Amino acid sequence: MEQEKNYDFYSIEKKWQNKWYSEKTYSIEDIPLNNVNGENKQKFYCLEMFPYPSGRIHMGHVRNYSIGDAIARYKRLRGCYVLHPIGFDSFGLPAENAAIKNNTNPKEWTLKNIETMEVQLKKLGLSYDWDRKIITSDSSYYKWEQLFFVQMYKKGLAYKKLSRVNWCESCYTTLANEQVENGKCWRCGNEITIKNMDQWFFKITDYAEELLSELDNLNGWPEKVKLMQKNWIGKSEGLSLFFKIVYDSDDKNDKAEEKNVRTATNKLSAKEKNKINTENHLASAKTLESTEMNAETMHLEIFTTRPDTIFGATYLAISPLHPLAKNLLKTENAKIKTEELIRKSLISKELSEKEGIFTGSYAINPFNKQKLPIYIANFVLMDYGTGAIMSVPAHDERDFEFAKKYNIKIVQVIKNSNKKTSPNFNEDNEDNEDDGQELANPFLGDGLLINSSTFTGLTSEEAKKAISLEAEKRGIGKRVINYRLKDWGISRQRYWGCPIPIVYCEKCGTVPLNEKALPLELPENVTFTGKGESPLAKLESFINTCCPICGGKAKRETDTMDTFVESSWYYAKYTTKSRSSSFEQSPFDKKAADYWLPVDQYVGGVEHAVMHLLYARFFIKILRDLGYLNVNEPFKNLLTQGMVVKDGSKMSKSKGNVVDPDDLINKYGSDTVRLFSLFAAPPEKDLEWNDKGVEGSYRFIIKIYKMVVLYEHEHYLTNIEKKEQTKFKELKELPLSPITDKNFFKETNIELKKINNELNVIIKKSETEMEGRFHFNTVISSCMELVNKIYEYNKNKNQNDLNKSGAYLLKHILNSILMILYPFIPHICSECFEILGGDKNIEYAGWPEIIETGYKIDTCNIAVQINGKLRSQITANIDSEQEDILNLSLEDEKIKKKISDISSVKKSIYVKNKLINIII
RNA sequence: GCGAAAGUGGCGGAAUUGGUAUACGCACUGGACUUAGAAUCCAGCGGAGUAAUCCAUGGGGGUUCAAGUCCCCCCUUUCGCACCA
Repeated sequence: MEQEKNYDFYSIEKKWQNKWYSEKTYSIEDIPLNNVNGENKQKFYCLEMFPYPSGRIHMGHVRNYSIGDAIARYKRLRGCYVLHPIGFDSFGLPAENAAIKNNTNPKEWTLKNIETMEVQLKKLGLSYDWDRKIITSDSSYYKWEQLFFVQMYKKGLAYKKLSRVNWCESCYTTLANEQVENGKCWRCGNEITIKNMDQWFFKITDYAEELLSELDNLNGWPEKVKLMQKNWIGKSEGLSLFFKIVYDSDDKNDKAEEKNVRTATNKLSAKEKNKINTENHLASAKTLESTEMNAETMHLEIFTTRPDTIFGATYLAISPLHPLAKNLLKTENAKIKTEELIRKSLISKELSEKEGIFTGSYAINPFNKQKLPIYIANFVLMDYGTGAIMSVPAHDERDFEFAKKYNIKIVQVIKNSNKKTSPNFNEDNEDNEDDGQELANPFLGDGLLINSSTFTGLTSEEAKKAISLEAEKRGIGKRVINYRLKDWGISRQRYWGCPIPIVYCEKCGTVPLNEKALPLELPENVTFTGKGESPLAKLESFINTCCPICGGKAKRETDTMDTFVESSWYYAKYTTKSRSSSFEQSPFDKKAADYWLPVDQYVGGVEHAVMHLLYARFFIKILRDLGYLNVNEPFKNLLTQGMVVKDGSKMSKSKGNVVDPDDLINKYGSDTVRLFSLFAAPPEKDLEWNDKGVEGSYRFIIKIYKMVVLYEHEHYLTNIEKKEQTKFKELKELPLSPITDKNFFKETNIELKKINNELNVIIKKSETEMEGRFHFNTVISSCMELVNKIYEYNKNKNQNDLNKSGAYLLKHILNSILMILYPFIPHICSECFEILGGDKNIEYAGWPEIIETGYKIDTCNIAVQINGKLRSQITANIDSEQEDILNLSLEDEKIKKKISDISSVKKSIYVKNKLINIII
């Protein structure tokens, strides 16, 4: 008998999975028919980051999807209408690399992997609506992406430009800035080099301000991720300022010059100028040829966030790639050195030491008319601000370091207004304010202006404003906002990605495909060499085409899109069932998208904190502005889970510490694997994998199963009298809804009532955990405690405890534990729920309700401290007054030893029902 | 260098609001069952001490009747950014 009742996870899990998938338990309609059935369910969109189909699922997936599934299942128990979809992010390099290595077809390789992983995911028993599956490499998906591209192109949100881009020599493709980590490729770790290439960009910078300011509204996001995005966007406010360049024998009238600048600034916005600068240098940087002299070349535009330090500027520094570099260089020697700096900065962005060259030219500080030397300096970035800076060594670390190295004057113009609050303040400087003696360290903080003409005496803050206004008034500067964020470079010189729907016509130039002509299918008859350019670039049948406008000869764009584009909008696609896609005019039903979005809970790894999560936020704004939906942010709440590690480091083949989920599922069943991955650590922390720990989770599941079977065994299978059997049959038919009649529990065993009281605490605690803190490990451990107590009870109980109300209460407790644990271990809980006579699937049973049995604990344990140290514990009536507790404490043996005389008690502090601290 | 988070038994971790630190699990030790092992069950398990007690939440100060929790300084680790003017 006992043998037959062993926990057969294989059959149990198979049974329930078959039921779920054949009955489509988790498939839902796009928009619920609210109120039709008298229901008015709240919607809940639960989403985990979809996987790249690399071949097999790994522990990271198991953890990610166990977390998401726990939330989705919990929300269903609470009566929500839950959208919980899954798909595959199936464009990407591994497919292509596999093609090169094993001579396979990327599409076949990918589809085979998807098939395998789908089986694996189903084996985990995840509650997905598989009817909504997305495969991004399918043209039914990417055709919409091409449509977005065309529409973005028409609005100027997608554009092509020649630019310095990050190139990975191992992946043979370019990378976006976000995809470069410490100068290395985010995928393969190869050193990045810089190339000049024609590239497609998405104008994410147009949305910089919105992307930044909306972060404040994302209350459900971890602060850490918001901060990372904020830093990445890198907003800074400052002044762009023109310095007149003094070429040979240059002595023009200043007033006339300012007029000249004013016309120049009016003609071009700072942004446009920026663009010109960037493009110019690319065309000419290598040759160092001078450009023609005009208002543009007569002035140097710099950007500073510290206009208040203008009087302390002692030199200007420009990037080696600055378009004016060649105009400014006076000697052959300087030109040669500059060529060297250019060469270096084109190879890598890494910088070992600050290097610079004096150009031989000077510029005039518009505020004090001082002649400042212009340097070419390798630490000045061409692609930030204007590529030129005013250097104030007294108040900037980098300028200071450079000035020291090249013996340039250092002039202090800010002094500390409050010595104590600024740690940077250098005592020695105080007396030397006026004699220009050099500082030992730059003073970086805000303070009071000195040596600054009419601005002397102002605070930094006042001076920033006053000096900026003055510059604007004189037409020599403009207050500007700069962002660190660059436009998103989406061109990839690879095959396995979404083709960019653009052709280049000899007559009409760059032309987007007609929207009706989409999709532009990725050709399949390609050969992979793994060398040089993309296979598409060599495929004549693909390249040669006709112009959509004039019908003449044209060539196709051969770059494909960054695969982060697909993952930027998939969550929106899920909102509409794919069955309607055959006749759809739009990627998704606007009503459905507006109903479901934003995603209520998004779960995924922190590694996507800037890349994917920023792109997705950008893209939903694009979709909004293209009229596809009416939502501002894609993800309302975000949970970033930690990595799964083993022996202290990330699982990897090279370290040989990989654990295959399949092996574990075969050995213990998926409930065990899921339980351990939720129990071993709170979700946001790294999870240390421990094979022995898994066995502990397995034991716990067996314990639950046995407990339920034992209950059944006692009530139906033992040789109790027939009369008794009928009695318990009645019991089986008792409603699940709680019995409110407290008289019913009059005869109930007190231990059971105690357990019920504890259950009630756990129900409440679980609710708060499941609603946002997500520390599943504590919910599970509470249940373990309760299960242990039930075992304890079972061990000690006697025959009389098996009365009707006791049996009912025990059943209620068991059912409640099953419901609380169901989101984590759905198979075994479904099975046990059925064994206990649940007439519906547990997913429709709702959340456990609290039963008051009329039993209230009337005593409590009070900790007794003397001078803050725990000395004893006493049992007292609940809600006792301080005086009673004090007296009771003084009667305690241990306390008596310490306090013989009540008069020595100075005072006592009492925390009701918890603790008393006696001060002597 | 800048920014952020974290540091609790042999290990993963609990203590959500300042109120009995070490819940729960793993490992370990002893015992029962067994020819033996596995499994299971029972008992123990922060350190020192026979005990009374004392010491323990990275280290040092502080606030408080009371600090893992709050404040200041320092150390270590992890993550992010790295010349962004």
